[in-house]
Amino acid sequence: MDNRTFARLLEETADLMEIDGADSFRVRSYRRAAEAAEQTTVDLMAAAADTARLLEIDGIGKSMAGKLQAIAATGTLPQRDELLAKYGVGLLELLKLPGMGPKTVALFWDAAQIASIDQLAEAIEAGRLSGLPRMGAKQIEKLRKGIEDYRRSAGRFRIDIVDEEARRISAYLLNFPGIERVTPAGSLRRGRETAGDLDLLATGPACVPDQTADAVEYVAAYPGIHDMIAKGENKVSFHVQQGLQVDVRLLPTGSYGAALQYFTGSKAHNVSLRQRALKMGYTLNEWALARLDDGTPVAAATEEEIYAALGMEWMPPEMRENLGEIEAAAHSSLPQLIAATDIRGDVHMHTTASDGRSSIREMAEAGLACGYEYIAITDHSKNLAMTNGLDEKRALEHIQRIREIDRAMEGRIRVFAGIEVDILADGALDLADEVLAQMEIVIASVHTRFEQSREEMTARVLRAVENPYVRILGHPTGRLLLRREPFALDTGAVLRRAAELGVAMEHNAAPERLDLNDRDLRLAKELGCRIVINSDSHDSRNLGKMGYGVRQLRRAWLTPEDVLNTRGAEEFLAGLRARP
DNA sequence: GCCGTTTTCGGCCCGACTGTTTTCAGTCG
Repeated sequence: MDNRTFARLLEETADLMEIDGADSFRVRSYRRAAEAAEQTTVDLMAAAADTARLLEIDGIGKSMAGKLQAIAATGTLPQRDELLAKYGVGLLELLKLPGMGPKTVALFWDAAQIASIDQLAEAIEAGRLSGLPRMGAKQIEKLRKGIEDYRRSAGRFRIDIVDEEARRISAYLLNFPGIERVTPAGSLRRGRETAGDLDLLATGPACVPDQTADAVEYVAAYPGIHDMIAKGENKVSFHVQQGLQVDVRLLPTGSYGAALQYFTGSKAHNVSLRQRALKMGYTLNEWALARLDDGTPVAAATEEEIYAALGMEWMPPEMRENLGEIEAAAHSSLPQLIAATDIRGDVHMHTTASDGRSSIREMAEAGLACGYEYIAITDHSKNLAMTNGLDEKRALEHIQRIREIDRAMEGRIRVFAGIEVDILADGALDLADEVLAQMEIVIASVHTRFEQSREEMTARVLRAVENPYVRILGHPTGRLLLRREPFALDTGAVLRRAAELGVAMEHNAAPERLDLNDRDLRLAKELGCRIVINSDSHDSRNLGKMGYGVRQLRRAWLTPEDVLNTRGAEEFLAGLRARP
C-alpha cells in the first residue's frame, strides 16, 4: 500500500465525517493528515511500526498515528467503514458535483434518501427536490447541469494545455483598452504538472472597483466560452470548450501584489501565511496586508512588499506548498533553485534512425542554437520494433555516424553516442553489453507494459539498474500524464538502489511525461540521487523545451548542484560514471 | 484532532459569489 492510499482513506473519512455533521476542526485535522500523507517522503507502510517516526510528520498527532497504524495493519480505517456502512459510497461521489457540499449531501440524504449521483438525477427528473430548503428552480437546474458536466468530463488538465489556453485568453483580454496586464496565478504559476482550473488576474484602469462593468462584459464575450458559471463585479468564471474552468479576476493595480499572492496559493501556503500574519498583528486577504487593530493597509501592490512586511524574503511560486518555505524565507535560507538557463546539455533524443524526424546533424545544430555544450543521440533499441529500434549491427553503424558529426561540429558542441535500451520483462536489456560499452550514454527504460505485479515490476527495474553500462534510468515511474496509469512500482526502492549505485535518474521534461513527481524528486534529493533532465526530443524543433520539467525540479527545491547536466561535458561524463 | 512568540486549554484563514434569503447559509478557491 502506498501513501496515496493512506491519503485517500483519510480524505474519505473527512468527507464522511463532514456529512455526518462532525466538528469542523476535527474534520480539518483529518484533511491535514491526508495532505501530510500525500506529501511526506516517509514511506508510511514502512514507518507504521515506529510511532515516533509518524509523530515527526507535521499534522500527525498521537491519535492520527494510531489511525495510520490501523490502516497499515488492516488496509482500512474503522471510522470510515462505519460511516460508509451508514451512508454508502455514493455520497462521496455526490460531493464531487459542483455546488454540492456536505450540507447539501446531508440534506438530500435526510429529506429524500438520495445516496448517489444516479439517484440525484432521478430525483431531479421526478421533481422530488422542489420544496426542500434552499432548492429553488435555479439551484436544481445547476445540479442537473453539474451532473451532465461531471458525466462528460471530470478532472485535471495537463499544464501545457492550460498554458496555451492562458495565452489565448490573455491576448484577448489585453485587447480591451482598460486592461493593461494579465498574469496567470494558481497551479499554472506554481508550475504544477496539471491544473484543475485556470486563474487569470487582470489589472488596469478598467479593473477598479465600481468601474468594472464594461470589462466584465468584455470578458464574458470571449468567443471560446462554452458556458458561464458566474459573473460578478470583479470575477468572471466560465468553461471553455474542452471543459477547463477559467476564473478571470479584475483587480486594481494597488492590490495586484496581494491578489497575485492570494490567487497563486497554494491553499496550504496561504493558510500558513495568514496564521503568521495574525501572530504579527496583521490580517491578509486578496486586497492587502493590513493592521488588525485599525485596518490600515501595510502592503498590497507587490508580492515582495507583502512578504517583506511579514519578515520574509520573496520566494518563487514553485516553492509555495507549505513544505517549509515559509520558515526558510523567514530565516533567509531559501535555496537558489535551478533555472532553465543552468542546463548545459541534453542527453536524450531520437533521430530518423529510429522514430525521430530529424537527422543527427540537425539535432546537433539545434542543440548549438539552444546554447548547449553537448547533446547525446539516444535512439531506441531493437525490442521496440514499432519505433524501428536498432539492433546490434545498426547500433554500431549509428555510433560511427554520430562520431562523424561530432568531429564535423569541430568542438562547437559535443555529440555523444548513446542509446535508449528497453528493459525486458525479466530485467535484462535488449542489447549486448559489448555494444553498450562503446557508448557514453546508456538510458535503460521500461516501454512495454506487461501485466506485472508491483513486486515483479520493481524487480525488473532493479535488475536493469545493476547492469554496469547503464548510466541513466529512464521513465523511472512510467508516467504518461493523464493518459494511463503509472507502472505499479516501488519508486522508493528504485531510487535508493540507484543512489547507492550512482545511476542517475532521468527527469523527462516532455509535458506529457514529467517522469518524477514532487514527492519522488524530494525523495531523490534526500537520498543524494543524481538527476538528469532531458527533453526526449523526436524533432529538432523540440530541443531546448525544458521549461515544464525544470519547474517541476524547482518545486522539489532542486539546485543546480543536484542536477548532473548543469555541469560541463567532461564533468558531466565523469559524474555519470563515478560510482561510490 | 492538532498544536504552542496569546499556550497543555482554547483556539483553529478569508472573502466573493450565488440563490434563497427579509439578513444569510453554503460552496468555492
